Amino acid sequence: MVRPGGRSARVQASVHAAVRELEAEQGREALTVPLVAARAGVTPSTIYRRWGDLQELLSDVAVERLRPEAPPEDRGDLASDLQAWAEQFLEEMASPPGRAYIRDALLGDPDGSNAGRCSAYAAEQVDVILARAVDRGERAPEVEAVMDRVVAPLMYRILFRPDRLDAAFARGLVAGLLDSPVR
Amino acid sequence: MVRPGGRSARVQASVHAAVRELEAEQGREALTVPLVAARAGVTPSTIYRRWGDLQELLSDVAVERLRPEAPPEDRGDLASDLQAWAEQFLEEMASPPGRAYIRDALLGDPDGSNAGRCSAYAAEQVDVILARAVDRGERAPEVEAVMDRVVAPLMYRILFRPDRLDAAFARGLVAGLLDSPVR
DNA sequence: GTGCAAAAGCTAATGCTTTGCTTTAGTTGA
DNA sequence: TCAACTAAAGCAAAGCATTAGCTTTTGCAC
Repeated sequence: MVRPGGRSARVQASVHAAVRELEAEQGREALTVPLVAARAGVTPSTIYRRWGDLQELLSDVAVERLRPEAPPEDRGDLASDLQAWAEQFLEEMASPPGRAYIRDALLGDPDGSNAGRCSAYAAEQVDVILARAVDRGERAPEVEAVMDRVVAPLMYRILFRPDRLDAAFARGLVAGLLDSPVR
Repeated sequence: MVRPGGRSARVQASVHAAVRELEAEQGREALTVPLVAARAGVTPSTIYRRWGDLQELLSDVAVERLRPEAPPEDRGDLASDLQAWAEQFLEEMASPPGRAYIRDALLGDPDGSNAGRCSAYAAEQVDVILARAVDRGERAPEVEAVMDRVVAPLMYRILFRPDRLDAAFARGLVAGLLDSPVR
């Protein structure tokens, strides 16, 4: 039986908060389950039972931090919207903390559900941009096309080839997609 | 000072072998540093000092296993070569063991060098295919284009969206790239 | 308000990890 | 070839994360 309210929710909130605080204060490396438990006012066994281990807990917290806080900015046309979004996405994800969150999210994720959530966040944002373009009467590519041609190359490089990544590369991906005759 | 030969090399080899044997015998989850050390005929502190922790050791071993063993098959033309390679790449990487190796390689990789090596392996294979095509007089895209339009989308889905991945998707990516007027 | 069950607390035992010191063995130069 | 030097491995004890069994709390349903 799932118990979303009451003590369970309080414990979850205080543990997440403890992770964020300690991460900010002492850095990612210093985190341990007993340390987080002490800050959260909880016994370590509670964390082990609910999350399994430190990695799964960090994965949960990382996914929360990767959730976009606002819909993408409306700049008036599809190309501008997509380019601005791609640049911002790259900037956030390629930054040292962004990279750490992505790694953590993938890391403690036995069934892939957290990774799926990250991908869904990006798809949602893209979908908003594309829907706006369609409302304006613009021709717009499919969400999947944007995922394959913009999001995937950015994420691949962030994970596998940390060097030579800049805003121009993101713009080029968007331009390449929008220039394709077959959208 | 680096000492590539002698005892260091023997220890490295026997530790790697121990990881592979135990992984096959008892499964990935059962691995611990003391267990690997015992099998390798080494003290645990040796492993901790050389690799830091279990994850970094597994990352090293995983990269070895992701190294391609043979150059890609020559089927006579670029489209066939690339499609066959993409399908095989997907099959290997998306399989449960393949996914485990990718995760391990990314996971215990503080500086990103192991991830870079994985990416370089794929780029090398692609490069062989493209060079063969050029030799035949075919027009061929740049390696970077193949990485962005074929490898990246495959890897992105393997990592972030494990469902809905099949050979047809890989073929579609290759076809989409080769159909592009601007290569 | 009573009963049930999920989740948290507590505690002791286990064993992974770290660390300081010693020993082994590969490398260099006479 | 031998001796000095030093990187790397062995050893052992201390520290601490993790697990597991049991008890207690607390949310939920009747």
